Amino acid sequence: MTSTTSIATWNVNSIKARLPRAVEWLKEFSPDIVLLQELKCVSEAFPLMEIEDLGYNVATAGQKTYNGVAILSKSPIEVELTKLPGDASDEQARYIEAFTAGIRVASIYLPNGNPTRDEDGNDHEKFLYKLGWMDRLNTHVKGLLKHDEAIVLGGDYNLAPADVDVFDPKGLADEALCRPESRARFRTLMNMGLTNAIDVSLGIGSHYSYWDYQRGAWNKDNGLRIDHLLLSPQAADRFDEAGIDKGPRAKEKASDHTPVWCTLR
DNA sequence: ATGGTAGACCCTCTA
Repeated sequence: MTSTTSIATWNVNSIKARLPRAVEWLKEFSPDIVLLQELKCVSEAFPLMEIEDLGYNVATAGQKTYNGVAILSKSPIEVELTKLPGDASDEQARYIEAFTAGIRVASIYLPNGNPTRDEDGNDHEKFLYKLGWMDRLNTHVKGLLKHDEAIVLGGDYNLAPADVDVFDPKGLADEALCRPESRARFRTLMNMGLTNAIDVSLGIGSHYSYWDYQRGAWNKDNGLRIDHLLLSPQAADRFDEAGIDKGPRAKEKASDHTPVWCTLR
């Protein structure tokens, strides 16, 4: 019987390629709930036995080659949604929502959105897809918050909320992760009354969760904060602490993201 | 120096 529930989010960049890293981290940290992104495999190919052997129930929304999200929990999982509402034609596996351990959780893999411009200098379709997806997320979350329940919306938001969250704000100003149109939509989401767990525990600072594989970004600490755990008011009332576990990023065969976690009383 | 790395997978796309 534990007095707190620990929840982590981690973009693993292929669950199959990352399985040894994921298993060792789950054994060491043993979060009660884990939100995974970028499985890069169909649900049938998820390494179910290896994860279940660690004491987790598993719910997945997979896709071949790209995207794919999952929820792991030591408690039973009741899946609510396996895609974000608002566009029936959207085939990308970027959202799964469930009840577990008395909490509504979602694992979110928000579209990257780059490149932002096409060859004519107009908004690229990938950027417009990101903005549309964020609008859909905001609409959905607005409805969720009417339930007055503990909700944790975690994942790779592909969004750096402010310049302090980016190692080179000027150089990356035109990235979809930093563009004002993206940040405005994220602010709309936060202004619904959500709490960013890392803001509360670590305050304003360069608390990165992602470092590019290229140009020695990890060794130079050229990172971005784009992975977030957002809490509804009822979850924030139970907030205990949060952190970023940089350990997995330093290892061989690492994901380019590292886990972000929080605990609720 | 217009680069570089990683993963899936069939060769180029996504990040």
